[in-house]
Amino acid sequence: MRASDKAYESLRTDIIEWRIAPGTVLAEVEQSERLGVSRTPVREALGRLVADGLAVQQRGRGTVVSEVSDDHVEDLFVLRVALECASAKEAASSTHRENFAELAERFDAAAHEVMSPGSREAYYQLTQLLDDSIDEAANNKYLSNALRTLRVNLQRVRRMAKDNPRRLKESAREHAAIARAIASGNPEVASAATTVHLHQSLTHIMAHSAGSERQ
Amino acid sequence: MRASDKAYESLRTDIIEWRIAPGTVLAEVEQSERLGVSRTPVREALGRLVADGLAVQQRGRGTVVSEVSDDHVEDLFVLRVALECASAKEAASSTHRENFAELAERFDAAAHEVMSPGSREAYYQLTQLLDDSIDEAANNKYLSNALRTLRVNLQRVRRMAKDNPRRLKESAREHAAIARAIASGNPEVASAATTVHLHQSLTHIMAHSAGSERQ
DNA sequence: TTCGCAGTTTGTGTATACATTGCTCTTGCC
DNA sequence: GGCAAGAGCAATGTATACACAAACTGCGAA
Repeated sequence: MRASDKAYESLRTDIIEWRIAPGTVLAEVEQSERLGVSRTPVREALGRLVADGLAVQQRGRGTVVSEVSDDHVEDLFVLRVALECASAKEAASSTHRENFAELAERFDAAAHEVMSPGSREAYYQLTQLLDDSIDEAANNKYLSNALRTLRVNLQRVRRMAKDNPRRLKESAREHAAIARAIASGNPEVASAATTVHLHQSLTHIMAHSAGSERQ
Repeated sequence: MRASDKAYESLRTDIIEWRIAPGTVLAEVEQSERLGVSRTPVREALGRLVADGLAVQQRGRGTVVSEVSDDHVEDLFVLRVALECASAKEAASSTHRENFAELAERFDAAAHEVMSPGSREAYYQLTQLLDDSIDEAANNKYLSNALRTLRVNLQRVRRMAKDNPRRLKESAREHAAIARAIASGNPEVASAATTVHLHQSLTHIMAHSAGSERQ
């Protein structure tokens, strides 16, 4: 593994997991010493973080970790709705929709079982499997690329919302609806189901964000 | 101006203007000699080109200029429809819509005058002014960022289509419809008008691409 | 003649030294 | 006492040297 990849992965994870707070200045020499690599790979890593939108370059001060506020979350979800609806539409129009019926059943099952901490992790993997399946069925590298960048930012926001069992069951039902719409080859319904799910998800996040203010 | 910015601008322009053909290998030493800077800024420039999707990194061979085919154009327009419709919706929902009525009138005027080469350039500036106005009214940095990356790729594709006066007049009428919908604060119509315009635009590009094959 | 191995060469990955820019602190003048 | 200008310092920007990996070519053997 290249040193620049190592530095990028390390910094990205630290930012997403909130181990590095927004507003923190990422000095090149400091990070190179901390990560045990020279400045060159660190520079490349910082450049990729800026491209991802996780950091911004300020003249003279270096690169600082970008801020996350409620406004940003709403903006992020506007983009998310646009991209995921388009992706769901494309997937529902494609010919590779074999496994979406099974995915719908698995989400139905998840909606009926109790959510223990262990099964919660399994549920997150299931949602990622659906995302990946939609991505693959949509078969559009530009769309995939935009979604990949978006999801990096989403992971950081997700930490603002505490998922409770009740919300997870709702989420499972919404995901099942999306998978079923794609399986039946109905782009409009797939898009609508995605819109509903993301609206509920945003509402949930904003409610918890308003309740606990800033983390 | 930094040497890395200079290298990036130079390479990006060359790729967009088709002075560097798809498939060309961008060797670091070769480009550093050509551009008169050292390898370090060139490396950074190449990284940004990869992030833009204008080049891809291949293990062992270095970075090569990415290919552009009809399939890619269709994929690009799927993303474009999603992003520009979302942007138009947001703009139509915003409160900063003062200058869209005037923009609509200017597009109406453009649709009625003859398109000389000089006024064609002015027309392109007018379309960019509309894009920028929508961007500003939408006021969403994530959306703006995704659109910025998209438009870099679009500029390269635009070279595949020869705009004729007839198409430009149609385009002007379609743009006027978008501007009017935003001015009247109607998100649904703004989105629909954008969809119509982009569909016509893609149809025009594909017709010319199929007629003249590859450039 | 073809296949395989080894050597050379070219190119990327990393480290470090040097240049330059911007910021801050201090000192002097108003 | 406050403001401005200059000097010093620290951090980024750039260049170059070195290391390593991969690909290509040439030679030899089957």
